[in-house]
Amino acid sequence: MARPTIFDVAKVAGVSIKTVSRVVNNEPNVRPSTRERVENAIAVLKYRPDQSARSLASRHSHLIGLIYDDPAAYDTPSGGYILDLQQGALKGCSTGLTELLIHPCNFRKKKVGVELKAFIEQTRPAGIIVAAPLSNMPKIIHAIEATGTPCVRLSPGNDSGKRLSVSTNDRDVSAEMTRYLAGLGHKRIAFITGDPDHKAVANRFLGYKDGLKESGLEFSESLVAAGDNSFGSGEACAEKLLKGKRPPTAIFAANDDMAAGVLRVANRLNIDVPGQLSIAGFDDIALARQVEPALTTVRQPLVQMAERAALVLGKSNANDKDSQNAEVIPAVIKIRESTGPAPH
Amino acid sequence: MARPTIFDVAKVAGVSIKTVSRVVNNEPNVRPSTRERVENAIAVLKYRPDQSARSLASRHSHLIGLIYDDPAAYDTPSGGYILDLQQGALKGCSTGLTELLIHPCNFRKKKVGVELKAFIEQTRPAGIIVAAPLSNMPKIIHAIEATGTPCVRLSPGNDSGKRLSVSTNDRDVSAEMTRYLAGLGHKRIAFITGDPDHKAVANRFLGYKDGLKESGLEFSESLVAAGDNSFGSGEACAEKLLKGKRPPTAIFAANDDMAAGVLRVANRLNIDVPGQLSIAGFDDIALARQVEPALTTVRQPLVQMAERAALVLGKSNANDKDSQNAEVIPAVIKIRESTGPAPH
DNA sequence: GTGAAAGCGCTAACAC
DNA sequence: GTGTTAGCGCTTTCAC
Repeated sequence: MARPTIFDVAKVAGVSIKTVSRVVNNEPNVRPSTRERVENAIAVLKYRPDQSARSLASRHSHLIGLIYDDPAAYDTPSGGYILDLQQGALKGCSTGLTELLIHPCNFRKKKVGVELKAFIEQTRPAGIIVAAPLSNMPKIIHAIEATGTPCVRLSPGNDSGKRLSVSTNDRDVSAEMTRYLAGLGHKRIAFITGDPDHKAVANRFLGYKDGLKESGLEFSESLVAAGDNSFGSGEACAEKLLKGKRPPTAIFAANDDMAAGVLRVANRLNIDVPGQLSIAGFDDIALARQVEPALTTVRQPLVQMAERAALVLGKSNANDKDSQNAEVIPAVIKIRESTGPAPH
Repeated sequence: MARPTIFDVAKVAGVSIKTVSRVVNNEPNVRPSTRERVENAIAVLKYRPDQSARSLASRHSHLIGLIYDDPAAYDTPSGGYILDLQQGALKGCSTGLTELLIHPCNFRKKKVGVELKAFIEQTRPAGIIVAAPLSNMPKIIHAIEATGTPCVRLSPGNDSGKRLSVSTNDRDVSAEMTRYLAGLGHKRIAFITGDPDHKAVANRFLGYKDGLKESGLEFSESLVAAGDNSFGSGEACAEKLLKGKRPPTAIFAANDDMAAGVLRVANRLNIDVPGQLSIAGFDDIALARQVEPALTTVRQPLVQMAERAALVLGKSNANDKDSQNAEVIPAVIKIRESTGPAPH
């Protein structure tokens, strides 16, 4: 009646517990016929290895920790980012037979490092996925590395050599978006920068500059406004940009929440979108499709990125050299209704 | 250099490991002076109990599993519900020294039960929090109960006696909202029902009927439309309701996503809100504050509900009789801009 | 290919 | 109040 253990399986299959262990862990050196006997016994007894025992003996669990900036610490605009992150990680976990532990953390606190270490040392996860912008913060990364736990960084902003990471081509695709806008005839293309703590987002600004240059357009500080990734900051920047003496005919925001803020302001100001003003965002969160007109944006492959990360960590050889260190999954431009030809 | 174990602490403190264990677990029968010595040793060595070892010996982990309907299985509108759920559970966990495992599951699948059992048996969580609508599905609840793991249901819809649950007063507060609308002079108040699988949501419909009766208004089938909790279904129901021969002057939707859908349709149809049409929702997700005009809605205390659940499970005595079985945390009406006096 | 024995770091049951 | 002794169910190491 009690839950079957590895001993019960061994007895039924007529082998030693070590052989059962080999079968369960897909290790080599088991004769196919033996393997089959063991698998039958497992099926008959409905045996499931106890993860606690496994973790204790092997010194790491089958848990993967997902760490991201705590939305409760500030005013969370849409949450789409986090949900995508989780969805991807969950997908990777289910393929890899691991479970997902979520651990938002507030990097603004002094003790984050200590708190993070406590989390990792107590749960001993098989690996950690760190989302941006935490992925580009030394104090976070160092705290994780101090525990010796494998870690994959998402969009760390710069490919610092040997650490594992999964990113998208923020800079290139931002340049592409800018060229697309220029191709529509826009001469005055503004940019709203995002959270300065977020390096990958900063790369989008660099891409914007690249795109301008490639399109033969001059960069001008007067066409740049500093946001912080929030809807509200998008509104504020839009007001500033649109009420200037020579307003832009297109605004490219470093993320969708801010782009949605711009749209809201345009509506309030009775500016036709995309007739008088084109608006482009970045991320393709659910909100981008819910506003009207739907936002032209860059589809960031966040779900796939997180999935890859979980998959890499799920393999026990996450520390090995075999896997590529810094993976890049390209983003794609989604043209919807908020962009159009420049007005005369 | 290796991580300190309970033996190291015992040696430094000059006591047995059992005493260290007592201190760590806040058990009684330790002299204050001894306790202090042990605590010092713990601090000096930076000792942290290994949860795997604890779990193995005590037969349950310090993990809490949060189970909810998989948003990836259908078109997720806002995600606000899930984020609130997680935020509350996380809050309860941090107080109780447990960590949160998330496990969305798709109840539409035949094998959910088996899959759920596998999840629980492998991770041996200290407790499970089941969100609605899974919390009112027998096959889900039975699968969990079969594992013997303590479980708190969120908004199960009916207080089925002895099981642990945390709910809100869906029915009463819906009646209150209906009375509020009637008090504004509305005679034709329509209702959009939600996901039929979701019992707590069904209670809102009952509350609507109660409110009608209490306000001396006649219930009419022609003023009811069947949605499924999604934004899109809200739009469809609104079209149906608004394009009828005698359209309502107020629409009360069983959740905010549908209410937002109604608002979208009203905008498209150039119907002034709240001048010509009042709209009320339920849940108070972030979206309710982001749309324009901001939605009058019912603030469901989801964060607190999930927090309570995690707290109850975090205490080892979750199975004891001492704690109240079915807790109710009342919801509150939030009047914003989408409701107003009935037109003539 | 397979197995025996020795832990992993803790809690539980009971002795003192 | 405190300590002793067995496990919990696995993986590891190493022998065969």
